[in-house]
Amino acid sequence: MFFPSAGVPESELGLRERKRLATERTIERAALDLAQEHGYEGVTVEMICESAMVSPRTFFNYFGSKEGVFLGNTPPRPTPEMIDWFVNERPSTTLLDLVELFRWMMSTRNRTDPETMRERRALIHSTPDLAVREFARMAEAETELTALLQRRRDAAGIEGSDVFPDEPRVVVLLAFAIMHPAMHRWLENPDDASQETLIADSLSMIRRIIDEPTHS
Amino acid sequence: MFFPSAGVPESELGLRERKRLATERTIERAALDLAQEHGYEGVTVEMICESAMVSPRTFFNYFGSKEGVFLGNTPPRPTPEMIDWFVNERPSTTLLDLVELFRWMMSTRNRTDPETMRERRALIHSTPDLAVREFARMAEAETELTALLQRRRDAAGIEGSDVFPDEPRVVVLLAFAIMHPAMHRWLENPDDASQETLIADSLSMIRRIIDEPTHS
DNA sequence: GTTAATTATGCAGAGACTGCACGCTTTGCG
DNA sequence: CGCAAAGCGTGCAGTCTCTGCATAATTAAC
Repeated sequence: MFFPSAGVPESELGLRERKRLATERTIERAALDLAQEHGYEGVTVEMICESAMVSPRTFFNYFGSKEGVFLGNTPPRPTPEMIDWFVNERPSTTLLDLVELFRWMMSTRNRTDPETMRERRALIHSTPDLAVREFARMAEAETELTALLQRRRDAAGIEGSDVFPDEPRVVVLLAFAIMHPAMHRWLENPDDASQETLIADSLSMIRRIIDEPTHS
Repeated sequence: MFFPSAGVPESELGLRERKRLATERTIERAALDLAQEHGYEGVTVEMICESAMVSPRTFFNYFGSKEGVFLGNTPPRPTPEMIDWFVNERPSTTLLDLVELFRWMMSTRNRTDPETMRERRALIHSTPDLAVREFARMAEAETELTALLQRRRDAAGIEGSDVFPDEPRVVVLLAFAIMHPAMHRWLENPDDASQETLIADSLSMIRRIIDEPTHS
């Protein structure tokens, strides 16, 4: 299974697009630098704009909110073809497919360079306010995937749908639980092991936890 | 296992406390009514205050933020005794204890009457902005519980701590996945079955999903 | 009844964010 | 090249959430 990772090379972009990318990155850098110095709360949009030499209005045109510049632009939504593939072409064995889809949505985030990404993650995780927002984004993705699973289930005409009406959501939560340690370790040590291995480890760990003896 | 469910009966409260509760409820009602009419975005704090006949400053003294009045006050944190009990007195079998603790934190929310609670839930779920915040609260609870588990593990001196450094978080995610369908069904139909049964059902469903054949 | 703690309120102001209008740059096309 | 259309950057005015501070009123405690 292969999902494409991104679009047009930057070199063959129009002048307009290139300028846009440049100011976007300038603003991001200014924001990140200032936040590392003063903390998230200690930075105002005005400060960022002064440092990046753009007007506040322009800032909001680019990022929509103060948090936006720190969280990065929203991860790509699954394409219609992928949705179709996922809903119609697969057997009803859901969990690992979902993990796969999830992984794609998380990894193809954006075209920011790795160093900036790392700084950003550090900032987010050390700022409760931002961490909460990051989580909210995860929740959005979660909701979206839940809807997708529901559609697949409807398409396949699974029998017990009325007995376990919220099975899709649980599957998503589980997929998330599986992804979490794998992604975590992978971010810390990209060459440590293949993602497949990490996921397999994670899965066996979860099996062990679930099968733990249940002391009355 | 038994956790106390609430505090002092309202009748034997000082005048000051009773007044405070009264205005709190007045503001809540005003907010809820206005939001049902105009939607969350369509309501300003000023409108709520006018309707409840308090000053905006008082509103923020009570709820701290506009969302606060719609989400309800934060669920009670676990008491120090409970934390101690959880960290030190229990064997290392974690999952079901955690579910129990989780259930307590969710159920003892507040002393608002059920009808208001229902309206509030409806509003939250039909307002993306509020739904996100609700999720954020869950995330906070999750973080807190993760830290608790970590402490328990340190106290017990579990061996494989460095092999599975983020097992605590995964356990919390799993507990959450277990709680989710149970809580959902329980909110819809409180007398349908005991919470224990619901949780057992949920657990078996999760086992089934995890043990699903993994096609290639 | 006097003193101390709580509470309600007004006020001033910071800071995030939006709609609108205007001028400049890039683009596409003949 | 020249010209029109589209897109972009900007200033401005204004709304709204939220905070610190000072002050007056209320309740509690002795």
